[in-house]
Amino acid sequence: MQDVTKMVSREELSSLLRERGFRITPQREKILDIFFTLPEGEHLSAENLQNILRHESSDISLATSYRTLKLLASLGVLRELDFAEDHKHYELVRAESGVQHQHIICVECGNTEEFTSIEVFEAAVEIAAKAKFELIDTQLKLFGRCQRCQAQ
Amino acid sequence: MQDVTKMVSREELSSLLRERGFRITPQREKILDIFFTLPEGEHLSAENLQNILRHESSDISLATSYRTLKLLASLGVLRELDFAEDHKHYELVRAESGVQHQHIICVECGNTEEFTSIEVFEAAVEIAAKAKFELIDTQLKLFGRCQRCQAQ
DNA sequence: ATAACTGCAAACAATTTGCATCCTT
DNA sequence: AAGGATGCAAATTGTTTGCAGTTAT
Repeated sequence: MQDVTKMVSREELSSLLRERGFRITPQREKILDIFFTLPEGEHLSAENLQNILRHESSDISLATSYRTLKLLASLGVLRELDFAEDHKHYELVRAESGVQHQHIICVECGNTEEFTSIEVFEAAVEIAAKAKFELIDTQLKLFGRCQRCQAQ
Repeated sequence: MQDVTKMVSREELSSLLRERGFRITPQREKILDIFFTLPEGEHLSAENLQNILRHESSDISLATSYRTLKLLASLGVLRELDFAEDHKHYELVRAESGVQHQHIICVECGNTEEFTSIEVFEAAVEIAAKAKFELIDTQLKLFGRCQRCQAQ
């Protein structure tokens, strides 16, 4: 099951890359693999990714990680997220549909939870149409204080 | 009209600061003033702010600008926004209500437009309640390609 | 063979911080 | 007077880039 997912995506990746004259390298495959074996909803920063790679003794340079993350994001394979922090996070784009999950973030402890909302997505589609934008991604962030932090 | 708004906010600022043991300094007042005289919906980065200050020959150091922006944001006076860029933007929080305006951003030319959506805000309130979060701010970003960029 | 890709280290840009001095309270 | 605030410059952090050597096509 997981393997099937991976294979499909591997193929997709290959064609996506080839189409635009990019090459398929072990580094790029490895990094994609990591995102595929990640629990749904998890997102990684460049540094998170480096740590995982280090653990698996896959030595990919930080520069290549950054370049690959940017490349995969530009291909629409990864979604680039930024929370209130100082660095970006990336996660796999799973749905074709466009109904991506969104994040609710505790400003105090920094924890995030995910949710999806069809209403928000529908509102987004309508707003984009009105503004004559071709919608690519919808990112909703709710900032607040989680239950634990409210209780101090 | 504009003056009234300013006076109220000045007072609010004073009490907000005093309440928490912060001091009222000319720099802080000046920076708040700039945000008040900004057209609604405009947002400034630290560098934007520096440029405006320089124009008015108010010499406030960059460090103080950063410190003030962070402080005012933590007090809920400013809203901290981050687009896909590498630096943060700040804008005045005008409504008490919580129905803040949102942004639609062109990934190609970087231009942003604003909109408000009650549906999105209502969805946010509901989701936060379900997650038992105390909602502080709702930020929706729509990424897409604007009409001009679609036409190349 | 020929680009594209990688790794390294140096370069950058945005933001933060230590410290001496200054100014609200 | 006392402690927070400022300005300056140095330090950090996250990310990008130039370049020489490597590798996919």
